[in-house]
Amino acid sequence: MTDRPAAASFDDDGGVLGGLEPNQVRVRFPPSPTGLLTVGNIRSALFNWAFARHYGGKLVLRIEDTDQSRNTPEALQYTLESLRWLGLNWDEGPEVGGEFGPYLQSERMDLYADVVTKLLDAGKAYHCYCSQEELDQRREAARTAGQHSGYDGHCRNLTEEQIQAYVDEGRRPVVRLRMPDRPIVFDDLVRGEITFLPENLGDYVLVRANGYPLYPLVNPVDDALMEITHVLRGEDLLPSTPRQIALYEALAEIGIGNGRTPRFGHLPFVMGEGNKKLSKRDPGSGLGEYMERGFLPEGLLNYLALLGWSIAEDRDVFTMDEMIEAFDIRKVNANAARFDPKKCEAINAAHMRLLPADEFAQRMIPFLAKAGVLPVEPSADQLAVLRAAVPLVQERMNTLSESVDMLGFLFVDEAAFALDPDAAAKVLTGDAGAVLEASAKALTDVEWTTEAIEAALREALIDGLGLKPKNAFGPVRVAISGRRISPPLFESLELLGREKSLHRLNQARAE
RNA sequence: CUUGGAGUAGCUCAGAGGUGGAGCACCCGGCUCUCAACCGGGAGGGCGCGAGUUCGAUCCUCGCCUCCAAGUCCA
Repeated sequence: MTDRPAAASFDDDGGVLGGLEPNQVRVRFPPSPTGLLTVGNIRSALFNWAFARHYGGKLVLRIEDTDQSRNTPEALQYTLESLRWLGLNWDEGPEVGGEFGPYLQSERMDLYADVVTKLLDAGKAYHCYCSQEELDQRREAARTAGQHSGYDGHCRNLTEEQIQAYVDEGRRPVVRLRMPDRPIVFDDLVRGEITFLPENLGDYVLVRANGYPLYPLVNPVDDALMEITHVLRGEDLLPSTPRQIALYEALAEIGIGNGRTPRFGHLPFVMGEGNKKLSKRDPGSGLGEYMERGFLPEGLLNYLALLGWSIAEDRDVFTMDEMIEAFDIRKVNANAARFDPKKCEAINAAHMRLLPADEFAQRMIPFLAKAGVLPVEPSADQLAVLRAAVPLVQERMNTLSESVDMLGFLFVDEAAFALDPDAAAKVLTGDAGAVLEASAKALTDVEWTTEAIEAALREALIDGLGLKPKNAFGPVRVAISGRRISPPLFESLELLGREKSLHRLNQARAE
């Protein structure tokens, strides 16, 4: 993971910065460690990261683990590892530190309690004694009457006596924010001006009756305390933005944070199959699958960047450095984006071809090792073969895991070598035996170079047996690689070596 | 139901008031020892629907439809 250059020009920030210096930009990525990172999460992280790097600002990683029942330490660790694998480095947060810590919300409970007390004292928030049943009833009534079903303000202005009566009943109150009685308007960085009318903004709960602080409280409080300047997040949070802005304003009035409301930008949804928001449980949504299949981080990120953004009209393959340079939140499309596995793979394939040969070889090793084709630390000879094979396969693979099928035959023991039954059934038929026999004979004494091998086989099979190239080389390919699809044949033979090649030709004849 | 968001080729995205574009995917051809890569060609939408403004609208206005999200003591 390397730091990217903060190369960018700010000639025209189009008001995105809102008067800040570029390097004052502070954005955050706030995952809750409830499980695997999804491609949707990663897209959000990527856009925040690109935004911060573009301006030379800071990316804060904050862990939203207030709901302990859903968190696990493993999930947190997994989240951090995933971000590292992707190369989305953070400037402040777990394992990195920073002056606005702690960065785990579970370690900030005292702060929240303090804020709530101040909000209550200042009259910005109040206790609500309504029971769940009462709320449900009134909400249902409002809904059937065709009205907004938010909180109706029942406990907004209770008298001392009423409060005492509730307390005497043994009721435990929640804390609600007193929403202002005026429209809340904000200029979304992706969608432009958005207005919410007060009648649709009920006072919402900040703290549960059991004293537990909720997301609508802790998220804005931390953003304020951490002096976040821009909030880029999923569109699903758009409806809650006016409430956060109201909280922000209340915090500013009681002197919490720097008094500055961040700018918001709501990123389009990432949809899965059938136009539904991609959920954690959908196949193809978890990062783990992409890691296992051998996607390159740069390939995955490149594709994810395309979900709502484009670097140029006629271009879709680019590096992260290029993205940083070009990223402009105002150019993010507001339409929901559909995750297309095919295009994701195609973009990844393009990055595969961009890799320097040595690095390509290095990146294949873990996959070959996992499949038992190579040891975790290959020998010098094995490495040499692997490197020599790179030019043969680099253009034929879309993901690193394909290296197992593509190159396995070069490394596997003769005892463990086996023909793909389907390939054998289709290709090793009829006069294949004669082809293999003639091939073995032709290769027995030939100089062991690609050119000489090719010449010898052409002479023996095309000229000698009068076969079409396809029928001549097909059986040889299956015999030595075990598959119908392999790297180029003559190069493969050279890499395999004479001894193994002859052995496999003879073995195949016997079958 | 209420509020908010969105509706341009199969998918992702551009586009500008004046006869709709790219990439991926797809099809065909070339190259070739297979599969790719690469090169060349092709098919595919009239811009959700209906009005209005305009000489002219996919782009402006209004209404509608559809999809998505939010609404809760989840995040």
